[in-house]
Amino acid sequence: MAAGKSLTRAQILAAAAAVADADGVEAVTMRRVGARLGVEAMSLYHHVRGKAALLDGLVDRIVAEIEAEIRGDSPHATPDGDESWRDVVRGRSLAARRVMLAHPWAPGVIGSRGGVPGSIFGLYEEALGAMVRGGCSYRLAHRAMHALGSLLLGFTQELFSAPAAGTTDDRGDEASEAEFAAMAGVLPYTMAMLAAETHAVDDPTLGWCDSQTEFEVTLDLLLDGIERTRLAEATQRA
Amino acid sequence: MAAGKSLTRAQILAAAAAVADADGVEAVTMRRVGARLGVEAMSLYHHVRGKAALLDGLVDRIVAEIEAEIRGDSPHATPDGDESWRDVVRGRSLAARRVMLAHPWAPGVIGSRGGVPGSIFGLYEEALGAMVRGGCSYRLAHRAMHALGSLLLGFTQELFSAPAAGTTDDRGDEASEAEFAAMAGVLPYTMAMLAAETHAVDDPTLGWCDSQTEFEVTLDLLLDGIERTRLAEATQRA
DNA sequence: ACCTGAACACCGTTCAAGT
DNA sequence: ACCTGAACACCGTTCAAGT
Repeated sequence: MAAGKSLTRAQILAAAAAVADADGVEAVTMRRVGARLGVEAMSLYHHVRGKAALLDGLVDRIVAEIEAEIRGDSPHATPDGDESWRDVVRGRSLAARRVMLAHPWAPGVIGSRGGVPGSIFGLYEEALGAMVRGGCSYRLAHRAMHALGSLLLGFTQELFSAPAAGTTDDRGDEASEAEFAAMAGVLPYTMAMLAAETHAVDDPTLGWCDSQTEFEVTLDLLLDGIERTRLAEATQRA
Repeated sequence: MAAGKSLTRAQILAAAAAVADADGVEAVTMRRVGARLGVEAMSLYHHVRGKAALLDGLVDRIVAEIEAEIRGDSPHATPDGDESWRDVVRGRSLAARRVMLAHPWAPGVIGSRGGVPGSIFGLYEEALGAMVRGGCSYRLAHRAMHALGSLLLGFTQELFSAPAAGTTDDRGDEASEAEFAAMAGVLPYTMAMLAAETHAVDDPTLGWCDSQTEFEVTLDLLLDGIERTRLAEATQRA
């Protein structure tokens, strides 16, 4: 680096993504990312807590890219237009897939972080809103998020398994009321789903997603569809 | 290590799996695996080509464990009994999931290897056989493998994307005829599916799986099921 | 044949030091 | 405040050497 303003967190994440695109995740190294910016590895530590934080940032970048991809699909539309919930959800799933294909390392690093990135709740919120306005119950919408999450990332990705641990562990549980209110403003459907689904479960704090049940529901959804196709093929042959 | 026979590849893989179970994949280190066996890191290289081969071996171990789990489900039964294709496929999917949950690092390392492990074709073969005997077309059975693979591992896992590169790159293409015949003996349904599905596609050698199409088919299978559930809920309310 | 120690080129990260 | 160089404890892997 010679002229130019000083290093930036966004620059660092962009450089890391470029390294991953070019040479794979295993090439994303503090020294290598620094080199790409003409800077010593240690300089990165002034803008990023460490390698783990850098990878978290990479995940957030992917989420942002999916959001941009969605805007690109229908620049002026908001999901509360005349689109069916199905078109909204389908379009978003395909957009997510496009971004993943452009960055084949993305599913791996998303899976490697533990917990859902907090930045992803905006995407859920929009899909959720479209489904609920389209006549789906919160239970069904919830189910759909699990099913689509499994399709994109594999069932390993435990959706909703506590929002990434870090929002609430600063102070005690006192602050969570204010945070809850704040989230309700930004993520109304998500909060409503939480409220609707939580009280039906024994332990409301954690594990309110029974992932075994969700897995079997998705599995049966697929098996139902396959069996239906088989029957259609059979009657068509007859 | 003191008395006892000399080091074994199986022992090394078992130790590596134990390290991963206890401390995560990132702890699977030549030095650490060696230490668990009371042996220097360099000793491992006499039984394993390197770290990459060790991880490949770990994947094969997982596949073997899934097979064992399936045998545990119904010790004496072979899939050509009176079970429906659906029960066979469902049971196998749940068995695979159980093993993955027991080794949370498994999906990550499977995804990190590029290509499907050759050892997995036995599992496909049994599921495929049950489906075809149960009245499914090869196309539908093929589709089902993609859908279930996505559920278990995420769409990233490109099923059937050339059997792991290593079976055929020893010699030229001459040997592949003999190998093909050998595989037809062991994997009749798999080979039949390949034959049935291949000629319908432009490029028969590679990419005969159009993964974009497969993704959309699975996506629509899920969306169909969700919409059907929504309608059922709606009429039930009325 | 199998195992070892020293060595090399890399990691992430700390810390005292520079500007 | 931001960047740096040296240093530390780790990696995977090579190689010459032991038995």
